[in-house]
Amino acid sequence: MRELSIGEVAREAGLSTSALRYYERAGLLPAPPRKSRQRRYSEAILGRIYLIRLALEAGFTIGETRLFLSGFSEQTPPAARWRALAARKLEEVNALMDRAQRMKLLLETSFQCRCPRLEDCEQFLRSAKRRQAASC
Amino acid sequence: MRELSIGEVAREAGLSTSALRYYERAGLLPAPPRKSRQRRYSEAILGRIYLIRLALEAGFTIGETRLFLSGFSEQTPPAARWRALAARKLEEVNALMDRAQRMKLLLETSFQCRCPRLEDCEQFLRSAKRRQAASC
DNA sequence: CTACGAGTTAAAGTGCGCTTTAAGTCAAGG
DNA sequence: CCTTGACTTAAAGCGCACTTTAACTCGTAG
Repeated sequence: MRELSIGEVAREAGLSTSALRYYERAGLLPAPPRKSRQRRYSEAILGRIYLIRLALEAGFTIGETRLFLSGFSEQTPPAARWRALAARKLEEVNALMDRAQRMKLLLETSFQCRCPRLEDCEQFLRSAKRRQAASC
Repeated sequence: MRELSIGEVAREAGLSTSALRYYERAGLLPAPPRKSRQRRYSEAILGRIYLIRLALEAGFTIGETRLFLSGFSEQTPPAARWRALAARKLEEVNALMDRAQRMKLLLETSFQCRCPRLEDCEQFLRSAKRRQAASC
């Protein structure tokens, strides 16, 4: 397997080198072996980075992503913690989708509004409140 | 109409007084008249605050929310800018929903995975990639 | 030998949406 | 008169996910 420098990994993964070092410090990436102080990665690291980006872009924090990864690289106790996190996070993601939905509605309804001040637009406030009630 | 102190407004709106002052500095709230240096709001401010929270909770930044509000309290030029913002923001919100969807899938698929390392789970990576392709 | 480019570190900086702090102002009540 | 409590300000602090900076260590090419 080809050995990659941090710059090569960064290029392939579409990240900056500083982000990779940051992930390492944060415990998301293993500290790879060095050749005269410089990190040498195996190509396998790209899979892990892909997973990290997937989690981060999906809205996980660094700490949650660490747990997410550890939930699968260790055996029993992390898996349980991971399940707890996943369940909690699933609720969060539902809230996020509600929010996005509300925002969409906000945008679309306001597009139709011709009132001088939106806060006086009955139609708008009605639909905003309807949505909010549904999500609370 | 009843006059409200900043503390009363905060209580009614469910915000902190510091947040209200912050909104004022940020141009989201008008600077209200003072009675011996202290802000006196009319109840009408609550409608505006409701609108601000709606926008912020929906994911608008402070600057976007300012534009959102000004798009309706002024006449012609802000409305046009607001429409541009709204269109752009609608794309963002679609991306957000995709992200939330991916995250949901991430959580649900990983629940089923029994692999020691998730990054080696073919099934997981396949479904993650399928989703990603759909959104990119 | 020198210069270059890529890598290294610890520490400080960034932007956002607030919060906290420190030091002061003011009206009402005892 | 003095205290209490709600308000005022400017400025600093916070958490997150990084980025930037400054000073350095290498291996390689000319």
